[in-house]
Amino acid sequence: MTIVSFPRFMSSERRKPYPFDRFESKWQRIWEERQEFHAPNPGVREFNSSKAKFYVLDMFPYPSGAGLHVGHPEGYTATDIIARYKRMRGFNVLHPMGWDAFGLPAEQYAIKTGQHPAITTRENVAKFKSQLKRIGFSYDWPREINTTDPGYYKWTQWIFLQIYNSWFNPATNKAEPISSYRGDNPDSVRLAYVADVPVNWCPELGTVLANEEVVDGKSEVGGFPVVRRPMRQWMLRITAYAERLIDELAGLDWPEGIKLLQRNWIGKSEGAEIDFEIAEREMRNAGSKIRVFSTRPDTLYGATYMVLAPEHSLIDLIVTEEEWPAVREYRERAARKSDLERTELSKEKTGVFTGAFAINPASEERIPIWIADYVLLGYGTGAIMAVPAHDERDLEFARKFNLSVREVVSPNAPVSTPGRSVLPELRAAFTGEGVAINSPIIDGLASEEARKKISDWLEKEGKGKRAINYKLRDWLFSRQRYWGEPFPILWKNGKHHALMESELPIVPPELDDFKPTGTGEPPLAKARDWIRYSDDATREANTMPQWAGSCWYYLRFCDPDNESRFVGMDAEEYWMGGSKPGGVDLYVGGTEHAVLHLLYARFWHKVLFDLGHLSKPEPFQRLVNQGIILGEDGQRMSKSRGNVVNPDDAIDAYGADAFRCYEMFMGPLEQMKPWNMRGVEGVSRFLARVWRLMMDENQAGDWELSRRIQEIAPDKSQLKTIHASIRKVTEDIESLSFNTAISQMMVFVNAFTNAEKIPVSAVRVLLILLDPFAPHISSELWEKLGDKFAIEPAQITEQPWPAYNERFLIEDEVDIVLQVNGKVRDRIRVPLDESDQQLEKMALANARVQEFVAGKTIRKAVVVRNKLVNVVTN
RNA sequence: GCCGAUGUGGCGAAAUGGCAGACGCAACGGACUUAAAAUCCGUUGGGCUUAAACGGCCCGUGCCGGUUCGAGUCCGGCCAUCGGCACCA
Repeated sequence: MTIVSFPRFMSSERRKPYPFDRFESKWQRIWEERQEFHAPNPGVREFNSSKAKFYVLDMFPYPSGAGLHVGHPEGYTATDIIARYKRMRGFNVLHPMGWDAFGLPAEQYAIKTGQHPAITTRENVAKFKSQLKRIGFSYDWPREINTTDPGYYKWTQWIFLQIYNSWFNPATNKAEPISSYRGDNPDSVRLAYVADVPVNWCPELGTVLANEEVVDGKSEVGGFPVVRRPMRQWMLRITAYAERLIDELAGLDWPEGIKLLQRNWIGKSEGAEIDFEIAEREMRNAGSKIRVFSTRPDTLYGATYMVLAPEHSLIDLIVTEEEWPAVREYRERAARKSDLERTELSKEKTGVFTGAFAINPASEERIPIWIADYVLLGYGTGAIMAVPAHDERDLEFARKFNLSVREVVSPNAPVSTPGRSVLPELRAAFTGEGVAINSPIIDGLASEEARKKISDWLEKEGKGKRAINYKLRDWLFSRQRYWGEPFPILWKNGKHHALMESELPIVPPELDDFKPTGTGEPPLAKARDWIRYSDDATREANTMPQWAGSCWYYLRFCDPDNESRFVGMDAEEYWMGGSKPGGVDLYVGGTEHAVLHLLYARFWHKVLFDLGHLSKPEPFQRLVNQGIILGEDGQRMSKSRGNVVNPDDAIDAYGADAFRCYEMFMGPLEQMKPWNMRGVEGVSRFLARVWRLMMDENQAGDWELSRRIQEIAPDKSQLKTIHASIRKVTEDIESLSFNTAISQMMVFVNAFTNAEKIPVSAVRVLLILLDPFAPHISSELWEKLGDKFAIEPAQITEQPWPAYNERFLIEDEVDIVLQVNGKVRDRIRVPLDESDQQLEKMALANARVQEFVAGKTIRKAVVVRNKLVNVVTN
């Protein structure tokens, strides 16, 4: 038996559904050469001041070595559609891109390979940029910025100096130059200050981290353990803005979920600060009091013991002789615990008695003072009044250590037997609102009233005052790393001083060994010549965190080459202007930055606004979070799962336009959704149908404009398709419902696919509608169309967006649904705007309706004009 | 535990309180082709009825209940999945 083998004609080389490979890079080149998408600034000759501005921004990427993944272009495609659409609608559109290139991953990689992070960064940026260009995004590339560029970070350092040289004036509720501060120690109020604080120290990364960078006791980057350790660090006084950061969310068009996330992160609580005297006479004479914060001052009578955080400074003063050994041991154990251990062990309450007592200012009872790590030094005053009857944690602790429990809030209405105790039956703490009991001053009052009255009483007696507390901590702003912006700060005789603006940028020294020292000393300290500034001054060796550069990049995009100012005033006023509180009109990015970048950037923006450098109090007016794209297996993409989709593969096989359209066609932008390569193919088939609608392949295998395209008027049903599509696509783009916009264009194409003659006006509309989504094929077909049917202007990008006419959407006849008791029984076709009476009559006369109402009494008929008639029987 | 989002065919999804499943994927059938690919046309939620076709009936948007002439959509209660926060006094 002979096996004959034939040459395999259809090899693995897939036939392209349409020749996108012949024109996609061509158009990308044309756009680049023409600087098609460069928006001139006010003051430049080409600037058209008659147009309104639209600033549409992506969260600029961190250029990692892995290159672009399919999640990046999801948001980028959405903003690109908006940018192209807005240009066609006559806006001056600012649509920039840049690189957030300082940060830990590049440095970790550099340490591993020995390659300088600057080189890695340059390579990664080049790769990202070429990948983005392949997708045909209409970025204003002349405005490209890179946070590691000295021309950029010069101004990051300058902004730090503005923050350093200001203080927050509570009287005006805004930042002011430090020179306006009348106190004798300006360093105590600066918005940037140095403090010895317990910080999140990550031994593996050799640096401290912000609270926001620590997830479940581990570093967000790398997942290494983080421990608490007191260190001297630069802090930014973001807490001064806590109130405004909450309040001013109100005017922003952000998803409510993200606003809530920020509000919860800032964590505002209203209550009172209450002072408890220490019971021992000698301590009282020393004037020692324990101050606590409580959101429930109405439960003051129920405070049967107190708890201090293990690190609380008063502990040394109050612990009795016999309790010292136990206290010391407990404190040491607590200090050794990492944050991770502290949360993991949180199930079981622990603590020790100090031997000391305090006086409850309301009941004047002697109550014991304990130490426990369920009280945190970092929140409130680091001490609490424990009300076990009305706080679950306190109750758990009281039960474990057999401390007394007194009920002071009754969930029920006021009872006629005051002072009654239901202690024996108390199972769980009642934490809700109720009525005060066992509390002489406030008995019988509803909790809210009780809070008011007891607060008044405390203030009158000088035993406390109303207070507001925030979970938000000041922002730990220094890092012991090499790859970040150096601080523009000098140290002289143990004091910090700002460098002159004229000395900026402060460029980090060239270092061969940029590894973390592991001791907490920054790597820059190894550059002895650089550190030494003069005989009596040294440079600050810490660097800024990754977030610094991204806190203001959206401002630099307005005026990226300005050498005399961080952003020119005219440029800022124009691009960040408008009638809303926020400057950027649309900001699209992932939800992972909800409490990091988006909070930090708002903070910096407000400082710069207060100091008169900016025209708006908020940076981002409208925020949209794109959903995560999952792997084909429905799981999160990760290297270890091996389900990572590389955009290059999809673009190679189906082209950039299909890739863009698929990213948008998958589902709603904000939704999490799985990738499916078959879906890309489907969208690619749609684009091929568009292609073949207008192009025929001749004998020689070349594509030429189809003879079906003719200068004729569309018929009535075609007009309806055209205008319905204009309306739907327009509305859907405005509401970012790109998936349904594409569906409508598919409907459009399906409707024309088999037409013998196709009006040229119809395909013109289609191409314009399609252009924001699939700009390459639209440009190519528009050009081909222009060869035969010339139109001015010749560029599709210069075409105005089409308008729809309601008139073409109205039909002479409509289908009316006939229901009996809500169930569809028939449909009839009637003239438009038939009267209710007539519709009812026709419904009742209908055979199908009669069949179902036979033998029943007709109660009524609900008529919805041009829609339906529902006949109701009993 | 608390807060938030989401639950609709085999899959991605669509639906101002008014014909559930547009559009696409997959599958199946047909046309074209020597054949295949590509393309074009058609069928495709489940069940019942019918010799078959046409037709018809019933059920169906996580579960239970409510409002309404009418509920995927509004209200109340549950369940599940995902995300965030988590001893925050």
